[in-house]
Amino acid sequence: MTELSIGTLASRTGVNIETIRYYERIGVIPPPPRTAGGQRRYDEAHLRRLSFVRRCRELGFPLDEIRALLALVDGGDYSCAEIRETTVRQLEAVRRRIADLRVMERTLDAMAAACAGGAVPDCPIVDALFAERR
Amino acid sequence: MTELSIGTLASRTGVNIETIRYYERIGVIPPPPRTAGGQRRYDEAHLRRLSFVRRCRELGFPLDEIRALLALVDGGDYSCAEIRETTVRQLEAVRRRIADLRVMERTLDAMAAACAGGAVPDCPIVDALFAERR
DNA sequence: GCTACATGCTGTAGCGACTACAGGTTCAAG
DNA sequence: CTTGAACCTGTAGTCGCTACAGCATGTAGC
Repeated sequence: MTELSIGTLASRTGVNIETIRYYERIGVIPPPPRTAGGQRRYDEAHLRRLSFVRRCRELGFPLDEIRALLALVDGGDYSCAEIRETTVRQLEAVRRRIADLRVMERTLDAMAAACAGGAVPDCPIVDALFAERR
Repeated sequence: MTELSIGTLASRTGVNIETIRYYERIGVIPPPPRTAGGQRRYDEAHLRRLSFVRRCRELGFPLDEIRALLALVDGGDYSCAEIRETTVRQLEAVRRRIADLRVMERTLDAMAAACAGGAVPDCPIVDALFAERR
């Protein structure tokens, strides 16, 4: 019987109010019942579901993957293997992004190291950026 | 006298045609001269500038940082220290993103490891995602 | 010179995942 | 009953592109 306003739900889940309405609009969370005046009222099930979405987002899952996960769970007949498959795919995506960023990191680090940072207008960083493609 | 069409510039720099026009529209590269019929014709200076932009993008610089870098270089009175400052800021941003992704990676890895991946509908990943916030 | 057709043009809309209003309504406390 | 915080809808903006639609132009072969 704990009825939550959208503001309370937002502070309990750490999800922005605007984002909650956005999730409802795109079908990630179901539309909750309304008061006579038209304001949204949530219950514990909504709270759990939104927390699930938030945790998935923190892990970098795109919203359509999250929708797919929720559909599996909602269906009730999901298998552990299906869930694991999505998770592993996401893990691989994260690792690819890390690898890309590490290349950037190394290059930037080398450029910064090459640069004395003096007041002279002759900068090795600019030279490197303007250099011919290898 | 080497006049390049937008298509040639695109293949020489690895930047998509649409993206080149977009860069022109938002002021990252200057509008080139046109043929009598209105088609864009580029020269070596455009090629160098666009390559510069591309390399910066590969290093993750946002376009407004790139615009700022170009403005410094265009001005001609830039100091190495200014360029270095932008580079170091970008390096820090990249490192923050890597750190965030590593947290995701560890969590996803632990979840995948906890999951046997069987056909049973009782999945530790789902449990973890639905668990109460710590 | 003429014909194909590849390439170019503008303008607009879409992506993902929100965020930020404007301009109005409702709820809850005192 | 009043006040003002919280809520409502709808739209537009963010970033960095990408993808059309519906034309116009450039160029190579004949």
